[in-house]
Amino acid sequence: MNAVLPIAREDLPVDAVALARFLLGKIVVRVWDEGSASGRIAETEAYLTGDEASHTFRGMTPRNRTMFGERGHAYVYLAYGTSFMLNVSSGAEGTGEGVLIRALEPITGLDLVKRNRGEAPIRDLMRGPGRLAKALGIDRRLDGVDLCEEGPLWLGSDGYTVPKIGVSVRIGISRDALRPLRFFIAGSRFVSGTVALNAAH
DNA sequence: AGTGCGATTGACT
DNA sequence: GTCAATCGCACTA
Repeated sequence: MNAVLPIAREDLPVDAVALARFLLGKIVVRVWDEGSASGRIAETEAYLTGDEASHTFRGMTPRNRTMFGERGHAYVYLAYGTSFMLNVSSGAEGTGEGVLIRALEPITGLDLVKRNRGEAPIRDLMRGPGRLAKALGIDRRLDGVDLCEEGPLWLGSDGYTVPKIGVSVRIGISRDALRPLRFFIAGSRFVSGTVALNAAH
């Protein structure tokens, strides 16, 4: 496997849709004292300004403030009182855009991942936003972390490029539910939900 | 201060 | 396929 190198902030697309596509195939790295774990991003969703489904629709609040900050930072929140969600902030500073990471293909550190997730098929360890956060031990303490620095949580690339990107509507939202803002590695077994919708490039 | 509701998951019929 | 768990947050008053 090629070396995994951090991604410079200047290389991150500013636009949330462009970033959602760019992040497919990139790698999320989690670092603890005991070791590290990583996974390749298989599925993302874009949340935009003027988007009723976005937490930022009604403006900046204590919870969503990192979405309004500099791009490339982690926005982590608790959904349904049970599952943490990992997002990458995007957009120019002052705009509340971001990309939800919905699924990863496990790559390294599976022993540490299984400690967090318990026994589960490899395919299911990080398939779903709540599952991947649990697998990597991501909670609100990581909200605001700079993903462009090699800290406890960062984004890397090993040069892999996604051959074909699939597109569909977003999962689990009720408002602004029709726009094609979900992106995934076409054909990947590590994508959540129904995979076959709207294959496109 | 009270209320309603999720960017989900896992267990169960 | 259905459904409860669970709690922080945003909204109303």
